Amino acid sequence: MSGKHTNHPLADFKVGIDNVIFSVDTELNRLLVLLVMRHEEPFLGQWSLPGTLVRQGESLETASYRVLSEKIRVKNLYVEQLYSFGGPKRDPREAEDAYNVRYLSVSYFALVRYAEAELIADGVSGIAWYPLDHLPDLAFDHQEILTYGTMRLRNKVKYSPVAFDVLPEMFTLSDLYQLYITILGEDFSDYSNFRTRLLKLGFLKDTGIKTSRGAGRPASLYRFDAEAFEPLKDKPMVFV
Amino acid sequence: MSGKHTNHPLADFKVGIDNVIFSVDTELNRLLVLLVMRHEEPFLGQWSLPGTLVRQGESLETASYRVLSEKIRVKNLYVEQLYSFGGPKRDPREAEDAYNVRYLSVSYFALVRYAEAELIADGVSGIAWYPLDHLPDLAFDHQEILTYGTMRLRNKVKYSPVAFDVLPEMFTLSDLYQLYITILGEDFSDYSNFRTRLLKLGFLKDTGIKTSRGAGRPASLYRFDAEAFEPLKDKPMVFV
DNA sequence: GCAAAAGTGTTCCGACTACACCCATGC
DNA sequence: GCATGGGTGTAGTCGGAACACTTTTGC
Repeated sequence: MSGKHTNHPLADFKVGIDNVIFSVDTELNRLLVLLVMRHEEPFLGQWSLPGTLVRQGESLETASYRVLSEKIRVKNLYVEQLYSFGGPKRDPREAEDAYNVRYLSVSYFALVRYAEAELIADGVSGIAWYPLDHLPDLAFDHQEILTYGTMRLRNKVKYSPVAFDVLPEMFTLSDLYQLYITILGEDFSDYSNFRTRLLKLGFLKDTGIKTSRGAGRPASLYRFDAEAFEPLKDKPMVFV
Repeated sequence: MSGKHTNHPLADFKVGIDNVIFSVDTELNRLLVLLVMRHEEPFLGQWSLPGTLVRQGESLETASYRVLSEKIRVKNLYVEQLYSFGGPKRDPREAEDAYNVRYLSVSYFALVRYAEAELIADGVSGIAWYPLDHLPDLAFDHQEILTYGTMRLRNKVKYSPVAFDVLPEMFTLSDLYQLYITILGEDFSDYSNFRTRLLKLGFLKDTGIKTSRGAGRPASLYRFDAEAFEPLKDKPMVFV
């Protein structure tokens, strides 16, 4: 950001943040993203990622958290910055705006637990979990942002224990297996090898509690043991 | 980026881009980053990452490329977006500025070949490669950005063939090995295993040309074969 | 010849694959 | 009983780690 004195005028920006908030419905094995209905122009009445414009004195992270907490109440939460989209013409307000202001969006990637995430319905506002394979048309370039977020999710899930931020606190090993299938698609390790590998890593604690879902032998509920994971944190690790 | 009508005033931004441009001196086995001397306030006379403010109608990528091409002439080039830093108080101009403008920096990560990169000395302007382990004080929060870039470099180098964007077009296998050592530190695979693994992957072509550097048996020069790598592109791969 | 650097080969062992098989439940 | 899903075991194979050894140069 040096910037020589030139006669090229600088662009003026408003900065927005957009959250790509993922969750998983363990019952139906569906990957979900949180969308909100827009109540103003542009794109009035269209679905979009929950976002906001950054206020004076507010950091990007704070802004991201502000929208998120306006929309849902969560107990656990994983957040990281995703990508910045800032090309000209990405927001129709640019054209309308007399001052020729640009709009840059810093996107954030978040994971929450479906069962624990309580949507805040503040009156009329549309807000809903949408399965990734049945999305409506999205406002702005939010489809692109979402695509980028999905890529990140698929990558993260392979090498870091983020799966446990979307699963309920206690889960069966087939819940975990199904989760990987819903995120990554059918073809990776078979169940019994997946199972053995994950257990050998040593950070899944068997609670002893059994759960029965219809027919079949009841499954043990496991819990992610953060302390046991701690020493492995920086080691490369493959969950797939 | 929805944004209800509130009485919270929005922040106005200038957007800058900052490039973290890495290279490697194969002779001396040093990891280098490109720095430029600032010729204006703030931080006049201090070293900083080469950056600029985004102009009207200009995309982020274009701005990033603009500064880069003002500073060096390169043949090859690897670029990707790194991270966005946009908190309040990260730029002293904020305080001085009557309009209370914020400065957000989108950083870009780039790799170039040292031998082929020709620095453009436009008169007085200080510009230099600095070894990562002998850095001067940097302007703004550029130290933080650089640290983030270094992290990215270390990660990328393990899983993607970016090493060949910093090495000369033809290189010996110990050049490659040394490169990994300078980037990652001493302790990974031993040379002979590293060698066998890399060759087995099949995208390193022996040119047949031998090169002798002082004592010892002359080494074969290899070349990265992009076509042979193509089919492996999306497969997970470990270079360490 | 000797040191230095490049390059090859070999042995060992752990991990991953692909199964076959056993267990506990609902109906 | 049998279907259904959970859970265990094993034999074969592949690949990495460690290290000994050979080759070709400079001096």
